[in-house]
Formats: sequence, structure tokens, C-alpha cells
Amino acid sequence: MKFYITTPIYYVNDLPHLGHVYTNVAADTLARYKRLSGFDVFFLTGTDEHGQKMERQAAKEGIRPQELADRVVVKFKELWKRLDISNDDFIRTTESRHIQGATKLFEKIYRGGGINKGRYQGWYCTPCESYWSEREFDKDQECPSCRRPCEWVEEESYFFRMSTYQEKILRYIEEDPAFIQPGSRRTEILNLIKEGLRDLSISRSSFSWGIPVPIDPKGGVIYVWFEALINYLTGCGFGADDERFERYWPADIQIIGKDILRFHAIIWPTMLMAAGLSPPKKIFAHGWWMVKGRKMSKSLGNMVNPHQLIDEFGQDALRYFLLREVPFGLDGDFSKEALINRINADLANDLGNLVSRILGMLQLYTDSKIPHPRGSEDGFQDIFLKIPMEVNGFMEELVFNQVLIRIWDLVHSTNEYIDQKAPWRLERDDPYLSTILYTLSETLRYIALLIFPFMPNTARKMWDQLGIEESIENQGLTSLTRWGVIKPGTRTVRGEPLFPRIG
RNA sequence: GGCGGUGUAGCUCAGUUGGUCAGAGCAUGCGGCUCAUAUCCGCAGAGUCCGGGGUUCGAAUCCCUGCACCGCCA
Repeated sequence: MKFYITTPIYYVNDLPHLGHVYTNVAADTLARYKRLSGFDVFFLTGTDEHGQKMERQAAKEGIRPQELADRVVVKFKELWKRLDISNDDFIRTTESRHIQGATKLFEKIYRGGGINKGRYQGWYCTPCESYWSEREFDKDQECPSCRRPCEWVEEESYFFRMSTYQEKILRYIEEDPAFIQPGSRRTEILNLIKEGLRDLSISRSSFSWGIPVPIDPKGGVIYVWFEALINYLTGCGFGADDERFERYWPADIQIIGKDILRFHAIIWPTMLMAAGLSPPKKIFAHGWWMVKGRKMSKSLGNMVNPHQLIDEFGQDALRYFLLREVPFGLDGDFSKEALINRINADLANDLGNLVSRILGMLQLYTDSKIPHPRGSEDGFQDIFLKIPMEVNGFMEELVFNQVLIRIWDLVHSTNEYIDQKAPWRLERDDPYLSTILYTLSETLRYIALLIFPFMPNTARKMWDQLGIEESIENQGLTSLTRWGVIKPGTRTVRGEPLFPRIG
């Protein structure tokens, strides 16, 4: 079974921030989980590099747009590496495979009658790359979205005949309640469509940094949003690698931020319909990280720098916090205090200490050798055996925080188990001590594997400390259906605390 | 202005179709243990479930209304 998952491609006129991190961490976690589940996963992320904003920014710096893109794309790639993002490919819209594919898709829609020539006149906001109609203004010529001045433009333009797909997209969304998630967003989109869809101007002639309109040498360049969405096709082979494309399209899930839902829930599926291709199976719009209840923005100067957080707390602590603190789909409030609280309470006290005390006992009581269990354990493992099913249900729905809560239930239960059994009261040669220590070693195997999609680096450390030879990446989740997999005799290695307490 | 959502312990929030639903975690206090990162385990306190009215034998849960906040569209 294949599983194709995408993130948006990020605009490279600016550096990556916490919002980008959130999307990619979530997508990465799901991708890793699916790999463990045995899926043939294709995980795509990338960058959006065309458009007037890029052209202007580059001009301001006295360089070519391509140079600007080349410079900034590195920042994204570096960040994904630091965060252990396991994307299988990285698509840039300035790559020839994308340009060819986007051209091909435009032609395909055009030949199918989905695009025609018209005349556009209206207000245009350059920073937002958006058009606004007369009635969407309050008074001044300000962009309703960003409050900056708009420009009046009037030009020949190609239009995507989106209005003709109104009924079709409406029916499609109504018939598949899972298509747009969460449900509240789905309702918004349905209402929006019912208010009526207009044709979409998809070419620009006031600047040149983009992909030329294929059918008309004087047609200008393709509107950046229309073009950028096509990355989901070109990134998995459309127009360049048919075999790959056939294998992976349609996307199984496209994770996005709630701010770009309209493009993904309306424009994108109708484009695909017009091209005779299947829409993605699911679009999930997650919420935003706020700071003290306010949106992060450059003008407010409250942008959170991901690199700084990784430097200070480590990538896994950040990954954990983002997916544990807030239900995926809702907005969350970011603060260092909340992050530190999670690290101390959940990661240091609960998980880290559990690992530390179990490996400590192994070191002390069995000279760091996992013992043979003697006799059966009294049903303690039952909660572990039933966890994979529960976790799977939550993962399917992208309820990451509940998954982590369930895993931490195991951590708590294990701590409780240790206190009840009080191994330190047993004689070193008591067979029951062996059983207990074997049981505890197994709990760590379970927990490590379950955490792996969320905190790959930490899971690997646990794996190494347990002394298991096969790499954790090659484990399947099916190994969690059986208790007693870890081999007696394995040499454990007690390491540094996984998460030192902060403060 | 239209549509939709939210308002539950100090904080963040769970609460399916109305009847052990008044809860969890964090924070606070007390007790226990010592294998462990002064960690872990157990116990405890506090809430007019936004205000008001209604339906019902019974409502945090349904209806009406007021207030506050938020989202989408205009």
C-alpha cells in the first residue's frame, strides 16, 4: 500500500518560522508512522519560488530572483535536517521538472476547455498576490487581508473557469465528510462555495518571474498560486516520471495551515477535475501558534525562531511539544514557559526518568544484561498489547495529542508497576526479579517504538541503550502485537539522561 | 451585517444519544519509597459547569434570551 503525504511548499522570500515547523513536524510524524506500519510512503515538501514578490525582493537586493531563491531554500533544507524531517523528495518550483509539469497541466486544462482568455481589471495586492473586487474594500484602497495599499491593474488575462465546477466540487465535498478536516473548516468551505464561485484569473503580465503561459507567447506568466499548487503533481512525477506518478497520485493526505485552506479545498480540486485527475483524498488544515493570544508577525516582533528553540531545547522536545500541547487543528498559544513545563513534566520526570531508573536497575542487579523472564507476569502487559490499535485509530484521524497521551499512560503505568513491585527489596537471585526486569525492558521497547514517529532521535537513543541490534527504522509496528520480543542476554548501555530537567 | 463556534477547578482543557458527569493533566499541600534526572507512587483542596428564563421526575448536556471572546464570509 502506498501513502502519499504533502506539506505546502513554502515561499522563499522569507525565512522559515514556527508555523512552517509545525506543518512539517506533523507531516513527518505521520509519514514515519506510516512507514513503520509498512506503507510505501512518499513524503513531499518543498519551496514556492516564483511571483512578483520574489521579483521585487530580489530587485531590492540587486540580485536575480533565482539567486534569492537559491539562498533562502538552503535555510529551509537546513531546518528540516535539524528537525529530522524525513521527506522523500523536495520540490522547488524553479526546477525544470516542475516547470515542464506545470506547463503540461496548464495545456491539459486549456485543451479540455477549462481555461479561456478574458480581461481582468481590479485591485491587486502585491504582498498577498491577491485580487480584490470593488466591494471588498471598506474605503481606502487597502488590502482587506493585510491592510497594505493595493494597486489598480487592468490587463488581458487567462481565466480558469472555476465557476463551471461549482456544483461538482460542492457535491464532492458533501459526499465525503472526511475530505476536508477538521469539520468546522469543512463547513466554512461549503458555505463559501454556496455563495458562488467566480472564474479565476491565472495569468500575469505585469512582471516576468514565473512560468510562461504555454499557449500564448504574449500571455505573460502563470499566476503563482495556480502554478504552485501543481507542485503536488510534479513532485511525484507528473510530466517527468509517469511510473512514479501513477504509483503515488492521488495524495492520501495534504497537510496545510488554515490560512491557505481556500486554495486547497476549492481551487486545487477543481483544477484537478478540469484536468481529469483525481482530487487528493484528504486535506487537513491545522491551526496556528499564537503568542500571548496574538498572531505571530514580523511587525509585532513576536516571531519565534525555530533554530533558537532547537539550540536551547533540542529538536525532539520541540517536536513533542508542538504535537502534544494542542489538538491538531486548533490554535495554540506558544510560550517558553509552556514548553519548559512539558519538557520537565513529561519528558524529564516521566519518560527520561523511567528510562534512567530501569537501565539503572539492570546495571545494578543484572550487570546490564536483560535477564530471562521466569514465570509469567500478571497481566501487566495487557495494556501494552492493546495500545497499538488505539494509537492507530488516533493516527488515522491525526489526533496526535491523544496518541501521545495514550503512550504516556504506558509510561505512568510502568512507573506505578515499578513502585508496586519494588525490585530493590528482592534478593538478587530471586527469579521474580528477573521477570520484573525483563518485563521492564519490554516496556521500553514498546515505548521507544511508539515514540519513534514523534521523537526519532530519542527513540533511537532508547533503542541503543536497550542494546537492540536491528535498527529501529526497520522495525514494524507488527512487532508490537507480541509481548516478549526483546532477547534475554542483550547488553544494555546506560546513557546520559534523555532530557535533563530545565531550570 | 450573514453563517458558524466557544465560554467547566489558579492554568490548559475532557465531558458520546440529558440520569455516579462534576472530571484529567499542570500548579499547590500532605504522606510513602529510594532503583531513578530532589525523580517516582499515593492522598487532598478548591468550581453558582458565563448570566437569566424555560422544557423535564431529572440538564454542564435540549430550547429561548443576554453578555464576552473567536473563526469564515460580507
